[in-house]
Amino acid sequence: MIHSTGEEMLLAGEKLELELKAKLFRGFSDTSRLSILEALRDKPLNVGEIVQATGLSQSNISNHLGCLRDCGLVTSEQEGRFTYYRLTDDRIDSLLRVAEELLSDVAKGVYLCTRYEVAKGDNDGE
Amino acid sequence: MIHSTGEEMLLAGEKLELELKAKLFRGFSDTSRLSILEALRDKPLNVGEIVQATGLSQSNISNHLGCLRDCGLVTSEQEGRFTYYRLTDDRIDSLLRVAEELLSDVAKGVYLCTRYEVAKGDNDGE
DNA sequence: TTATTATATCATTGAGTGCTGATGTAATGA
DNA sequence: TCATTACATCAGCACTCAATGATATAATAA
Repeated sequence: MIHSTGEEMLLAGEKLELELKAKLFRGFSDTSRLSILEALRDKPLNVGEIVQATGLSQSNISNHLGCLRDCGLVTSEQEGRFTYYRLTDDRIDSLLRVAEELLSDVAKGVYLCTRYEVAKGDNDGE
Repeated sequence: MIHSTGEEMLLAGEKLELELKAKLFRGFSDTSRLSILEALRDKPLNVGEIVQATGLSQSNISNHLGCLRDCGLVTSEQEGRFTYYRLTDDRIDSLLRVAEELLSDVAKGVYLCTRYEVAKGDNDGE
């Protein structure tokens, strides 16, 4: 069987959507980006405030913010010499909420998963 | 200001939850794993059927399935010499659905985001 | 038993990517 | 003007991790 029905092969559009979806999730799959998004759930913040909230370095945050902005997850707005960032869409909050619900049940499995270690962040050291 | 109020520092539990959440999203952030999860949305499949559905190699799929199982996103069940995999929770489907909705609006941004290229999968070649 | 099918595991390799430190730039204040 | 603040950008390093190919295991068939 070399080609069979073709039913199971992905169409070009489906493949593209798959890649977009993976890229979207990748925005949430890093502790630094995730902590930025979490910080912005409450209210818009400027970069300095995000530094305060996360404990990450300024350049690191700027890099991640650039990615999150490119990916359409956050938008920026100049105010004097401050740049305020906010989540672009309420469904980002929804996504995080569903993830939290899911996590509350499969947390044990995720906790035990050692195949892909999460990068050890410096989020509580100073 | 060296320590300030402490209000903005993450508690240990919050940090752990952050890492778990990032790890959860990481399960969805790879095109191979995502296509496996997508294939399982309809119905349980054995490994051979997943190979058919995704076009990925057997060892690659087995590796990803091991990760997804460890992370609690899929469960396996032996039937003779076949191993059937299924999604563990309906909220995985919900998460994918919310992501699709979100994507339909921010797709342009995600598409243009070139900071983190998604791994080019061999999903339509043979 | 031996052969075959179905799946899992492992080492290796190569590409991706997060973090830092330095520098650039733009806005405000003195 | 010069200094300072707020943020962005970039190069380089170190680490992670996805994919492959080979091998191992387990179940069935002959």
